[in-house]
Amino acid sequence: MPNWETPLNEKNADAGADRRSQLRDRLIDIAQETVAAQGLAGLKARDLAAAAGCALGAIYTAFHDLDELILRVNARTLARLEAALDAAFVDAEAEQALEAMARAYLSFARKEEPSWRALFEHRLPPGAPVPAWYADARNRLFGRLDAPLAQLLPGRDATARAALARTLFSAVHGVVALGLEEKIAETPPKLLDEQLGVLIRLLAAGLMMESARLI
Amino acid sequence: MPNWETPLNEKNADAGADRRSQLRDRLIDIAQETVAAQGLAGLKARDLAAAAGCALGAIYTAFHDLDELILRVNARTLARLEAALDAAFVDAEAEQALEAMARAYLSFARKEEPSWRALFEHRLPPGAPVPAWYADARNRLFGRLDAPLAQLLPGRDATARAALARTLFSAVHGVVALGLEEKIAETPPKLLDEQLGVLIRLLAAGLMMESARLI
DNA sequence: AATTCGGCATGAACACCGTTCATTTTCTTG
DNA sequence: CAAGAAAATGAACGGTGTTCATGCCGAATT
Repeated sequence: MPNWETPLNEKNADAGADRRSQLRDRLIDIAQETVAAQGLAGLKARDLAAAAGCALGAIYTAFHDLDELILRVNARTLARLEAALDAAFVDAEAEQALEAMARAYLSFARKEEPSWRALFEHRLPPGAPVPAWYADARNRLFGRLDAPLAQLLPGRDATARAALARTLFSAVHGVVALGLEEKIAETPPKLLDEQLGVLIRLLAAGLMMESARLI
Repeated sequence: MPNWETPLNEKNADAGADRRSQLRDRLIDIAQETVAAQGLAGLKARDLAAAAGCALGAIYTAFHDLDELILRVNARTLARLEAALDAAFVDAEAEQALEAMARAYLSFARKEEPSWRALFEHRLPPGAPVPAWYADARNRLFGRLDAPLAQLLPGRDATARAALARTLFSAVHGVVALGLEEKIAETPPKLLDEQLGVLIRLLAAGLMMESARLI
């Protein structure tokens, strides 16, 4: 039954681990597509096994939990989000770079809304610690804001910049998250674009003032 | 069996509707306590029925869904949040009023974290429209910011102020939400307090500039 | 006052979920 | 080639929200 693409010339030592890692990747691929199309709630163990052509129990030989699988899917979403932010990064004025990244964040959230929502909807069971590799991926996001902030506030040290980056990112996220919530007759796209512009303008003005104060 | 506090002198016409509304209130009370203690995930139909001393099916004579019950619980949380914001409202300088309300929001989220989280964690099934009474309660929240904004930006009309209020609220919400997420070794309370202060200072500075530009 | 009747509370049953584990199958190894 | 180890399998388990045939109770009628 598990006749999928038998690796003919693979009689090497640990073929089992290889097949397992193949299964892992395949499951992550399918789960990613499912989440992208139907959101976190659409991810069911039985459907996943059927789509992967493996047994239900096989999922649990590749992952300890569905939670672990979801974290892997979310890690890929984070990577795509990072790439989108990097692509939007313009090396020009700091304020323009910040605005470009904010708009890229909104654009990504719109284009991949179910996957993006999954980043924040998913909660692991109480008491379970967030894996370090996932927390790292999350924190890497904020780092994207560091360069523009360093340009705007040369006097600040790295830790202060990191905190500020987190704050600005959170503020933008809040506007995007509440703006995209219940899009039925709530915050039409154009208005949300404007709101984001207003936020950036206000924050940038505040940053300018801050920078002037410190010089 | 349903011997709970039989209303002796109530031989009025429609005693059935009265009993049903009593049950409704009781279920909301208990659900509210459960959500406050254990979060949305801790709300189970069977436990709820047991705690209310009614049959499992009785829940569905009082509410169509558990979703409907959750919306009622969330509406009460929104009311408490409104009260907390009103209590923090100081009639002094607009900037101080905005900061006081932002801090009140953070304080409420900390003090009633599971209930507050439930406001944003809960999603009703796709296609189900948000009841008008709930959307109203949500939008009333933003209205709390209108008075300070009117003071800061006298030139703006009401709809522009409403949009701005929503934006500012969303930004504060974002900082609070991401700040309280995974509090394990992440954003210690003092740092979060500072972050919120920074956000308010930046936004207020931007608003001052905006106001100066329009005069 | 006895009897019928309508409507509502009841909780066993249903459909579905994530997860487990005895069993079977497969592969490696002596 | 046989014997053993390792891994995949899917029926079964415990849990979820929701339903619905049943029986009960109270009100209306004769």
